[in-house]
Parts: sequence; structure tokens; C-alpha cells
Amino acid sequence: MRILLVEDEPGLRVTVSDLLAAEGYETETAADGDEGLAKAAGGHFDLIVLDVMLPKRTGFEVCRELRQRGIDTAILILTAKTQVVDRVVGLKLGADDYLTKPFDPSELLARVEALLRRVHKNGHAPVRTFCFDEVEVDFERAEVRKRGEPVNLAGKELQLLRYLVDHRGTIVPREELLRQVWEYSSDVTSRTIDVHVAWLRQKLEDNPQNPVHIQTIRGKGYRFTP
Amino acid sequence: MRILLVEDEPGLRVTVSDLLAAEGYETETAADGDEGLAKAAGGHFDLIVLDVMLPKRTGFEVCRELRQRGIDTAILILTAKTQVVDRVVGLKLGADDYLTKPFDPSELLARVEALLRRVHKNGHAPVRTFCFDEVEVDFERAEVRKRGEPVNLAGKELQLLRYLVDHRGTIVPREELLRQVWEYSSDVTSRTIDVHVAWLRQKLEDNPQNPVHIQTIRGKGYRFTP
DNA sequence: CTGGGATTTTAACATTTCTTTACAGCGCGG
DNA sequence: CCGCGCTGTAAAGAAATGTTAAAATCCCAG
Repeated sequence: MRILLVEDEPGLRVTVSDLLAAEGYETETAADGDEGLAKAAGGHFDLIVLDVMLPKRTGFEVCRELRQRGIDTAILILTAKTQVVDRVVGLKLGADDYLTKPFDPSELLARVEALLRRVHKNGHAPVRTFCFDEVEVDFERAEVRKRGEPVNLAGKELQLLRYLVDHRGTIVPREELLRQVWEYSSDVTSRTIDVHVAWLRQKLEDNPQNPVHIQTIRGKGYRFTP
Repeated sequence: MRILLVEDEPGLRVTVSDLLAAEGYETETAADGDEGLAKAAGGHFDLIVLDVMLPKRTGFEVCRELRQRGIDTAILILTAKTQVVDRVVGLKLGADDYLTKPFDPSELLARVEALLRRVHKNGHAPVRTFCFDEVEVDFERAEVRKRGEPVNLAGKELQLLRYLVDHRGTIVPREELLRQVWEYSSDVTSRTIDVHVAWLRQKLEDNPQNPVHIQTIRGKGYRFTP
């Protein structure tokens, strides 16, 4: 697995680089935006870890430029906590995940792993419309039908379904759902997710008591299977 | 995309400039009215962010002067909260949007983006006439028709519709509507907006119970989609 | 100035959506 | 078999928004 790390601060660059290398990843580094863009466009990486504050070209610029060139390598963005707007902006530019500095090394590894797993095992691009059984979903227009009959999904239900569908085939941990769908820190004492999952099953599964598509993996999380 | 920032206070100038640069815009700055006017008239910008309180020449003067010279670059005006300036004055001078200081960085970005999108989409920012479905709106003459039949929109309704239309595609928070359409401080305990939105839907949507164009984004605000 | 209609705001109630709570059941390792 | 931890689910509660109508305000002809 090849990872490109774009980070200007030498200390952090070495630390993270070593961390990834120790984990068995083949890492390459770049110290500013231009170099990062060049290497990213050239070598074939599985993941790019991109700092936002960079000389010459910001991480956001690099990110957008890559996407415009049609390069869809997974991108993990590193932002300083003080930067308020980053998350929104980054999402629009096509980044895949975020981490605010300072971060725990183990958390970086977890994110990297999650991204790589997602990209490689079943790298599903986000879908606009999706079908399974007799259910049709149009995420853009927020329209859901089962056997032709319109089904009313509330906002959170639709977001949850979308996230599960986008990661279909993989087990999605509760914590990940809390982070990505709900924008919680990591309280993890809420049963909200379970309730929404139950509602989704109620509305979409043929037999909600024996869910075929929205499965629970005990102790791990939930998994959507088409 | 080239943006000209005219702001005399150095701190704010740098902050906003960096913010825009991080988003990938090519930014240039000016520190007073004269310099701003000169640069605006010279270089071809896609957007001018203009503070009102400036040395040598106020933002309003710059704005009017530019319009008189036939320069129709989009203009985003920054006003201090304490300045009891009539928005109508600004409107007549040809500004396209307003933001009162202090403002949230993300809000500035949202405005900038909305303006630029508008500029790129249909040549010039302020929409004088607008159509969707079978509805035609002429904001200048305050005339609205649905399927050819004239519809009576009261003043506030029209202002609200105009603001939503001018920011179509983006989520407009209640607070923003309160500040820009109603000129409230930020009481935010009034349900007035909801009522007016309901009326607009009643008068313009085909199915007011299932609004297609004037959508509510729970917890965020309203959004107009053409 | 005044009355009445149009407009806007406020208030009250209805509905939808989201979260929390409580309890029941199930699985799995002693 | 027991008990603990995890999950399912119903129901209560909380929050946001929709809807309606009355009250307040504005505007202008007379």
C-alpha cells in the first residue's frame, strides 16, 4: 500500500512517516503543495495524507486540483483545530476524511486503515441513486419507493441509509456513524443510532424482524448488503 | 477566480485574504477607497469585497463610482453592525450582497461562493427577473405570475423570495434572513420567517405540503432550488 | 385626522423529527 | 443454567417546523 504524505513541518513529517512505515506502508513524502501535487499526480498512491497549511499551494488547492484532473485517490486531510470552515470546504473539494491537529497517532492509523479498507476492498463511490429488492432510492431528490409506493424517510434516516449504502459490504462501526452522520465528538452513550436503524428496517425491509439488507454484526456495528 | 479585497484594517485584511486564498481564490488587496477604486477599475476581478468605512473614499462611494463607469463586477459589502446604514442605499448603489461585521468566516465564504456561482452562471449577480416551473417573477416591477395568472405577493414576501432566489442552491440560515431581510439584531425567537415561508409556498408551490423549490433543511435553514 | 383594508407580527396549537429512557430479549462465555 | 453485555423496540420527551388565526401595525383615501 502506497501512501503519500504532504506535510511541511519536518518534525511531524518524520513522525508520521515513521508511524506509517512501521505499520508496513510504503510511504513517500512531500514538503509543499507543488511537490505534493506533482507526486500525487505522478506516482500511483492508494492514499494521500494532506496537510492544509502548506507553502506554495494549500492542501485545499491540491485536493481540488487533483479531483479536477480526475484523480480519485483517497484523501485524508489534516487541519488545525482553529480553522473553523475546513470541514465544509474540504467536503466540497472532494476529500474523504478529516483529522484535526493535534491528533493521537493511533487515531491517524485507524483513519488511514479505514480509508484504505474502504477504497480497496469495496471502493464504492458515493451514489446518487440506488436500488435493492423492490426499493428504489434517489438520494439527491430525497425520494424513496418500495414496490412503487413512496416511503417517507426523515432527514437523518436518509443520511444514515446513504452512509451505509456508500459503504455497502463493510461493517460500519457505531462510532464511525456517530462521527460521520451525526457530528458528535465521541460520546457513544446514545442509542439513537439503534433507533434509526430500527426505523429504516421497519420502512424498507420485507421482514423487519429478520433484516436481510441492514444487518447487525454483534459487537462490531452494522452492515448493508445489497 | 480573482477577488479584490478592500479593507483598511490590516488584521482583518490578512485574515480574510488568507481565508480566500485557502479556498483557492486569487486575491488582491487594497487598503483605502482610492486604491480600491483604481485596482477595481484596472484589473478584471470576478468579485470585490468592499468594506464601507474606508479612508479617502467610503465603500459606498467606490461602489457607486464603479457602477457609473459601467463596471458591473459583483460587489459584496461589509458593514459594521453599529452603522445604521440603510440597505436600500447600498442596493441603489448597485451592491450585490451584504455582510455585517463581525461575521463568521464560513459565512463569508458561503456568500462569496454564492455570488461567484451567480456571476458565472448568468453573467451578472442581481436577478431582476426569474422563472421556475410555471412561475415568473419580476423583482423590479414587483410582479409575479403563476401559469400566467397574477399572484399578489406582499412586500416582505417578495423580499424574502428575492433573497432566497439570489442565494439559490445554498442553505440560508434563519439568522441570516433575520439580519438581511428583516433588519433585526439577532432575537431569533420570532416565528415570522416560518409564517412568510409558508405563505410563499402556499402561493408559489404546486403542492405546498411537499415543497419542491422552497425547502427546509432542518436545523440549518431554508434553501431555494430552481 | 380618521377609518378600513392590507400587511406584518405574535401567539397558540398541530405535526414531524430526533433523542432519551426503559425494559425485554438474545447471545455467548463461564 | 446464569449472568453480563449487547441489541431491539416501544414510548415518552424534547426540539424544530408547519399552520392557522387573532392582534398589532401600517398606509392611504377621504
